[in-house]
Amino acid sequence: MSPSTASTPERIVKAAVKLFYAEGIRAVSMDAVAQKAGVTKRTLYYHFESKDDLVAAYLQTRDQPNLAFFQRCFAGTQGDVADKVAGIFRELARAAGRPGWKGCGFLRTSVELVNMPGHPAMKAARLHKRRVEEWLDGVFKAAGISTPESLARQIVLLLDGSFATTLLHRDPAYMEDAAEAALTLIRAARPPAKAGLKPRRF
Amino acid sequence: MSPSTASTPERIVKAAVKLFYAEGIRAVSMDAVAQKAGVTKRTLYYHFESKDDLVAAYLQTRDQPNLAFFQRCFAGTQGDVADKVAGIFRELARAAGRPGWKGCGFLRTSVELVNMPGHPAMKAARLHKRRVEEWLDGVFKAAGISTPESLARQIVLLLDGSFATTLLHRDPAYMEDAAEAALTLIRAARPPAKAGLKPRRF
DNA sequence: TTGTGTATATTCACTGGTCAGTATACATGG
DNA sequence: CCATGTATACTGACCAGTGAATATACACAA
Repeated sequence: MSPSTASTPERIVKAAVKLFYAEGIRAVSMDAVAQKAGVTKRTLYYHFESKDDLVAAYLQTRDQPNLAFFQRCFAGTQGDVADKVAGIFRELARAAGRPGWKGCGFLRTSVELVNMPGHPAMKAARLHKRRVEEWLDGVFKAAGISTPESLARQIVLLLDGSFATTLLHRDPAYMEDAAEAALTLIRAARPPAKAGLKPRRF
Repeated sequence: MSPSTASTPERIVKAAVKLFYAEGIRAVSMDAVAQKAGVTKRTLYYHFESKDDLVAAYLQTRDQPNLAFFQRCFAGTQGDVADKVAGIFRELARAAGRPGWKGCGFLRTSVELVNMPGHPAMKAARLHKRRVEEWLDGVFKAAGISTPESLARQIVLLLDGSFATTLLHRDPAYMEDAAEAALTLIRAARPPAKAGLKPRRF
């Protein structure tokens, strides 16, 4: 775990993750990555075929941790499914207030590579978003909601929208609106439940 | 209106709009803009101080037409406010299916300039989104909805989310989910209306 | 009418810098 | 001696912005 034990490729990817997320793909040169990783550019090119390759590695590295973050927010919030999903947006609002926050790296990368739909990083971005959507779908299915796929897509729209809008205005308040919207949408999608006294807590 | 009568600055901005929207800011060189406008680069720099200047002009040019597009979709759809707003997403879905569609130029530009919050193009992007939000706010106020500002922000989130998600997956189906979500959110925000027989048509 | 000045508009050729990627050589361990 | 890995120094392309000169147009004086 200590930096000295990390292998060279690991250190390179770590440097790439930090720089690409903080400044964007095109804004970061391979020289900059090499320097941040404490390696020569030649060494970098020994371990990664091209910049595109490294960009793909950047997103692939972030896929699991980002999904895990959502899941942690969900699990860590009290209440029913709606509250728990709203909790994701509330945590996102907190994160968006912190200095280094720059929105969603997957979305931002996909914008920079918009004319390269076959780029491995684009595929990684689509895969990540689909994984989030599928996780939400599972959550809603488990909660007995009648239209889980559609609801999952609606929540994904709110997620991506709050990333984009919050990044533009640099105002986490939009995340709170997204939380409210999520609550409304999920409550509206309640199952034709056997009208219990209270919505079941999940 | 014929190309020959357009002034040189007009032709330059038109070329910039096409190229910047189609390929992004950083991907388009000033040489490319000059060539597309049928002008020397030196002429281009005679009329625009810098690339940043031209990028700002690009977004300022698109502000009014884009808003007008939303308003046209709204006005052109039958039904109550909810239906009319949903009509925007339906029209957007049609547009997203067309070949040259590349999402929202304001959002994409703001992503490319994420580390230059004071950039004039960033200001133009924020202004545009705020104008859309304020227009929606007015629409909801006029419809007697009780929480117009909050609802307007929620719809903006769905708009930006559907731009981002549809661009990533290149699948206009997400726009339809956004339309559904908008319907749900607006209907849920109904006024504590004096329970008329039918929701008033606006 | 003609000449001259001045502001606008345009051109060609160039600079200084950046960047992705490479040629070549050197080291080190099995 | 060969595979793996690292370093120095380079190439070729691109790109934002510029220098210097030129063309056009109109104003106004002789």
